[in-house]
Amino acid sequence: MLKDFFLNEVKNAISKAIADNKLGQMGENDSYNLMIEKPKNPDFGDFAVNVSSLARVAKMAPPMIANTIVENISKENYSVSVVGGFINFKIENSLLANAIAEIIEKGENYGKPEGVATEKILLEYVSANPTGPFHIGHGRWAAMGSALANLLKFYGHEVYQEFYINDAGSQIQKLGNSLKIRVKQELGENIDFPTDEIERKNYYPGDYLIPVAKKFLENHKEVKSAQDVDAIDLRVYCDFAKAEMEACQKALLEDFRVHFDRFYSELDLHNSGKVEESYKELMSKSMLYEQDGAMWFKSSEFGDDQDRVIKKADGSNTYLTADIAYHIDKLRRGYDRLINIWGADHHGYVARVKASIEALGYDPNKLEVLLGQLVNLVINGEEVRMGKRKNMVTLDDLIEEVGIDATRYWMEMRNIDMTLDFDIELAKRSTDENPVFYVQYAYARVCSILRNAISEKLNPETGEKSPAPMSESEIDDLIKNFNKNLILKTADTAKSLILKLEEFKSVIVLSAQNRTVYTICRYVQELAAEFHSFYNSNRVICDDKDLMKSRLALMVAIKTTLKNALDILAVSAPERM
RNA sequence: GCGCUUGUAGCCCAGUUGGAUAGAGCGUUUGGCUACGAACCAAAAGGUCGGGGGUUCGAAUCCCUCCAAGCGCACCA
Repeated sequence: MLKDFFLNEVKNAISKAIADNKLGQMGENDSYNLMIEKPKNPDFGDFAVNVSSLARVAKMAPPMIANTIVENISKENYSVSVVGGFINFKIENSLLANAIAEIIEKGENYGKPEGVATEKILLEYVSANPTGPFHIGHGRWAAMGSALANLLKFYGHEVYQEFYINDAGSQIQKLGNSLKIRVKQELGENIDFPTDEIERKNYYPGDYLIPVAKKFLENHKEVKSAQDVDAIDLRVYCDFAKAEMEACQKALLEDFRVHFDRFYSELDLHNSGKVEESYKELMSKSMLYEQDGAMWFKSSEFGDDQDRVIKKADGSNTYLTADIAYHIDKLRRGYDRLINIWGADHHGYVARVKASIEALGYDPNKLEVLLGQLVNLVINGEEVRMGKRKNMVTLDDLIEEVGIDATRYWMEMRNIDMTLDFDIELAKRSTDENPVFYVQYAYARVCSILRNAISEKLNPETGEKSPAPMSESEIDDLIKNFNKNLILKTADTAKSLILKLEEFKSVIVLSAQNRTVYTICRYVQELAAEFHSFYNSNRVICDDKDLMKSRLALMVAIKTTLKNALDILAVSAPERM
């Protein structure tokens, strides 16, 4: 990366200067922090390193330090100037040509860092109850989680994606009871969900169970009356509804380009004995005590603000008990790192799960929880509060309304700790207000140019055909036997565009390390903007054949980079729109 | 009351571990197609970085305090 390159040049120069005893009181063991950035004013240069931070240690004025460093710098392929405490680098076109050569050579692998430490990561996200359709909030975790998985894989990590199914609690009974009512309704029975608000909380009154009830009756032809319905064990309804809901959820996730390697059932976890096992382990480590008939986990000894019940007075487990077992199980499966995406409404859970990990002798820092703020829906400029099942807009509805690409992009483009206002009207619009189309348009435009370069042109007035500016084999040759010198022809006008292409590598590294997806969105928009700007002032297909080749190579590089970035976001890169 | 997150241009958001004149987009105003897709580009206007203290050569960024918004604070899942 060019950033790292210049940073290293400066670091080496500093070491040299220290060795020659020219950096005041600075010794080789003194630590320092250097920043490399893009100068706000392009006249200064292409990259800048601020050495002011050395002033305190060296006891020298920043400009003096900068000049001393510059004396020890090689200045090969670039020029240097000093302004105040800044060392400004102006790169020569050969470096730009190298950047394009790298993209063309690496293709779909362009942007993958080399020589970075990688881990075996288990990424858990969505993890919804199988009691109903996804709402738009789940959509945010699904889009973000899958994009993060793509990003981390691209970075080089080994990523395993998991969905924890909360299928063991009382909510499944609620689901079964609700289905029972729907089945009776299908049989013509005059019955409805309780109107009393408290009673009603024991049911899922959403109408999504109506088709499930129909299907249930198709599969159970023997059921003909309310008596028949009651004669069947509740368990049957629970299992049936659960299976249906899970199937719906899985289908939707696949459509939404979200792929889990495993759906981990909480029920299976209980049945495997692992929950009981970790309970006993906590017990044997004296991490539990009895109070008011319940068993408590001493989580406050590990940073939680209070102790937590782990076995209720009635002998049943709490949700936390299973969650502890689940996380221990993940660690035992041999992952270097566990990353969870949780809604901000679960933030209170982080401390207690980490406490349990530590109590059982594992490193709590292996668990990283990304807390995501919730999603508000905006319809006609009005914020619609989510939650409480009223006004619930399902993810299905949203996707149908605005499409997969736009839905994904809008879910991905915001920092996870910002509350997301999802404006349906805006996301649907294919105008300047919608960044998805802006980016996709850039891609389609690049593809269009590459198509035109090898198509014969029809003059609409004369009806005459003129031959294609380039042949397909010439384009192939351009890519396969790429000649760096070619790019020099266009380097001057395309400088900021090429630098933006080169930046992709740093964007990947930073985004992966910070676990941010929105930074990829920002990058892709910036790159699109650079391209559009270049497009408006430079013709790619032109009479000067070498210049045309040079710019076509640039187009290939843009196409490659945009595609690689969009693939991470799992947003489609259309060749035409 | 306690905890987590947020507060930056009319709107929506960036701002890397403290560093050059606080930046994009939308909206507004003005300009640009008989040339590769105008779903585009160029330019201008627009700021007390929620308020107030502090730390230092330097703060949107770190510390304290106050204000406002969202979300939590279960022997529910």
